[in-house]
Amino acid sequence: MYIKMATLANGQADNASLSTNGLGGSPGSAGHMNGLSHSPGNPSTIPMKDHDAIKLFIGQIPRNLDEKDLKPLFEEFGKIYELTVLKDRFTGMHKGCAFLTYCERESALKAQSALHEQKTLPGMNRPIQVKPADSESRGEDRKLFVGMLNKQQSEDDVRRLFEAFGNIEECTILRGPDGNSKGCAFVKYSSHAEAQAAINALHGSQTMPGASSSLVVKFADTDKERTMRRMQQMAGQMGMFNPMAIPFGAYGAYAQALMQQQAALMASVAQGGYLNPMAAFAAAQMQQMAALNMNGLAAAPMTPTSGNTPPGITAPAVPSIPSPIGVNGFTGLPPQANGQPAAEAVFANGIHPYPAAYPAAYGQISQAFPQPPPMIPQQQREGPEGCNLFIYHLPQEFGDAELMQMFLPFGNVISSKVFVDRATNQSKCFGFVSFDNPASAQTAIQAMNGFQIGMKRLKVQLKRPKDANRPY
DNA sequence: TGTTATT
Repeated sequence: MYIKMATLANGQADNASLSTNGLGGSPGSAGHMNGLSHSPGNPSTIPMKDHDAIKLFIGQIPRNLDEKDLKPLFEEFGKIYELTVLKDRFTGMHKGCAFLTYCERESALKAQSALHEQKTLPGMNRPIQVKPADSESRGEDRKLFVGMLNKQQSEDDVRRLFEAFGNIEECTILRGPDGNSKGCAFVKYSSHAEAQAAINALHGSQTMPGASSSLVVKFADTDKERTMRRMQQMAGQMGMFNPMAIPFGAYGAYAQALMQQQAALMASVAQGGYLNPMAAFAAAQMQQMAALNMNGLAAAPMTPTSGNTPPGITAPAVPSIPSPIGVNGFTGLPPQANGQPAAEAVFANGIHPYPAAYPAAYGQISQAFPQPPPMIPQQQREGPEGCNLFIYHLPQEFGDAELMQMFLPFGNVISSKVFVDRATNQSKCFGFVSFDNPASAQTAIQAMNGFQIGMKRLKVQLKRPKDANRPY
């Protein structure tokens, strides 16, 4: 349809551009009259555009070209109603693209077919883009996001994969600045039904060579979703991702509520005889401490905040978990900590290492929680070199949160990630923890490497840098 | 040994 219309429009272009100003292309007649019977004799000096005019997006424009430079290039396809180079809102910097509206729909179609991907402007390494602006598509319900592509696959490859399900209006591989595929693409069909058919047939249908999971085919993010995504990324960069790490910040009350909640959970679970992962861990920790005759001081990574605070309880000690978790009758407390008010075990980083250390948690947990701020999912973040740990032989039950809990006592954990098998959702029993400084990482290694949990001993090492290929 | 990426 597009091609046919464009062809017809081409034939009419001279005539049309001379004789009409949009009146011939009124909505009612546009469907079948396009290009065939522009009624002549309605000239106007006021710039007017067709009601069905198309706003075009023009991409890959050299940044040294402004509106007046671009005008001649596009004018040859028809009378221009509006041409605006996109500029950065704050810096005013040329963004390398523009919006262009012709007075007539036909001019836009003609320009698109003549120019889109057809030539490359000086200084650009990719061809010019001329296509209807996203704002024109009205609802992104025909556009698909395609993920888990092979990075070698081209636009044509993707087209071939999708063409059986409908008319593809647009197909774009997402690429980084270097031009390398990001392994995903957008495919836009003429209709929602076509897009849906492609999803039904292709999503999960195959796994591309080199991809870590099967093909993803879904509707592309809406503007709103895209905005949300951006906000999340920003929040992550600003370090707002983890309420536990900022107990005295804006979310202090919420963090504390979380801790109380968790403490309550642990208490009730312990009473029920089932050990949640943290309780199990705590039990194992105590057992180990007993075996090594640690008194909680030797490896203490952090110092008390004040002189009258009891000397550092070694990180993972959990003084006040109610105690069916004791192993072999060992109830848990190093001598120095035994009998001390647990709530005073505040560490240098301001974090109570374990929520169970809050006496307040027992008995008055049911008070209303403050309105929680929206929980922003933690994004994986690598710390600087020397701050990232690789941890192997984690208990099967450990998730990101438990992993973080386990390492929080050694410093500021900026990220924790347990790898999960995508098919089964089972932990692969290894993960990463990142601190914001190397000393915390070293302390954590000293304290936790070889640490026994159940039948296994944790392996805690610096994460292998990306370039180093050899295993340990 | 940081997996999935949204013009």
